[in-house]
Amino acid sequence: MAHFSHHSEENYLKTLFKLESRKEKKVNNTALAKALNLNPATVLEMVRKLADRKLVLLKPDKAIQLTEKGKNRALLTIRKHRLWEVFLVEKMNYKWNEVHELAEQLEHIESTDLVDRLDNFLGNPSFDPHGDPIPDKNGKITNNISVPLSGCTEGKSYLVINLIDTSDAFLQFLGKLNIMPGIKIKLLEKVEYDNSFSVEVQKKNVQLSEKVAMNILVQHA
Amino acid sequence: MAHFSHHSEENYLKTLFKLESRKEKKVNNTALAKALNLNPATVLEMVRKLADRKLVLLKPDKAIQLTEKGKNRALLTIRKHRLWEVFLVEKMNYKWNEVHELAEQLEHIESTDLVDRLDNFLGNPSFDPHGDPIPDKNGKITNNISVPLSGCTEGKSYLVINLIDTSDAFLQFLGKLNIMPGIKIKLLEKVEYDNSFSVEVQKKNVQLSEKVAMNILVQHA
DNA sequence: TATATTTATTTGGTGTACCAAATTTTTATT
DNA sequence: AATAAAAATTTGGTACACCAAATAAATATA
Repeated sequence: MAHFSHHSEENYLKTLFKLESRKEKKVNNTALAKALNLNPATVLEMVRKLADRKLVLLKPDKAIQLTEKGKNRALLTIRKHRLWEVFLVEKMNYKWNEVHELAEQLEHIESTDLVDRLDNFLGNPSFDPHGDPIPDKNGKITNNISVPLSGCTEGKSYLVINLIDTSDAFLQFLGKLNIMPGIKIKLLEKVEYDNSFSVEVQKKNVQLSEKVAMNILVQHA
Repeated sequence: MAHFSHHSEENYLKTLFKLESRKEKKVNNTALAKALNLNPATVLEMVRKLADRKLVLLKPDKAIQLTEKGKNRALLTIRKHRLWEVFLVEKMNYKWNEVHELAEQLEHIESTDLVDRLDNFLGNPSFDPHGDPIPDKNGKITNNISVPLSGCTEGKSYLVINLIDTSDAFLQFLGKLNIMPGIKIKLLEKVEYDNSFSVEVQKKNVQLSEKVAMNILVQHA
């Protein structure tokens, strides 16, 4: 009856897009397999199918590269995922850390029209509850707008852009931790029970309260 | 990675429930296969798996019967389907006749919690946009509340309960067609281009305008 | 009852997406 | 260059959900 080929296809493309975005180095079969938590043999087989469908290119140096078509598909999936996350948090009253699994399911609903309506219904948000940017219907990502560190994603690195609270007390406090615009911060963990933030600044781990994190504006680095 | 077994399982159970509700006669393999538009061999194989999982019983006379467990699962799926339909119509501004395909996808999202929140968000509706009742979280269906014939389902039979417009002209008009409380009506077709309704009343086919259909209150028969 | 028809069941196959284990190829290191 | 390590690839499987066609069993009809 129904075919779910698009389901796993979307997962591959989405993951590939994310790996390519980090562009630390070329994405090879091993990296993709590890990111998808699948056997390399499986991934190789699927990647070849994706190549047949003109969604990826298999470079001579074994790099796996999204084509334009593949990138668009990936962006659509990411758009769906992030919009559903906004829906779950804003309308269904879930907390930001509870929505990933559900969004993982909802992102595979097939209908660009529905996503566009959802986008509208939610007031065309630019960021999801984790602070990640939501591609618009053309796949364009509003990037580099600074957001509070408190809304950011665990495990990602950010560049401090600005501080909301500019009181002397606050600036001195941050100064002691070496946090200031231009400095790179990695968000290690959002601690549940006291809403505090574990971050890494210049090789050192420090703990920031929610109030502090809300006053630090950062960009994706 | 993900397993979609629940997907087809839910389709079988849902269809089985609907066939059993019509209880014209026992549901056999052929009937189920025809309803699902699948090969009888496929259906037999799957029904046996469902029996292993204690979701259906295979009676000695070859009848396929839902167990309590199976019925609950079917009702949950129907609940999900109908609530998503309400969502699509009320919040996403789709028309009632555009939502079936999408709801067919959304009904397979796995999370009873999400459905319950959705139910709440939508104001705990008792009927979907087609006029079909929505099971509550315990699987209970609010039945026998009369609804306008205009919101009913093609192919189903209804009992006329009441008339909204009680003007003489309307009653006389209906009288000529033998439509009155207590009479049984089968909704044959909702005609798209003029929003009229093809119905069968006492073996005769008649055409009702939308205005007329909106003024006839019926119950599921 | 014998025959025809319908329904159930079996058999052998398909495509998708996955895996483990063995092998080959590539890359790095000594 | 020789060897060790890592990555790519091949091979032979699995489970799920489907199908067409053949056969068996049950039911209906002449």
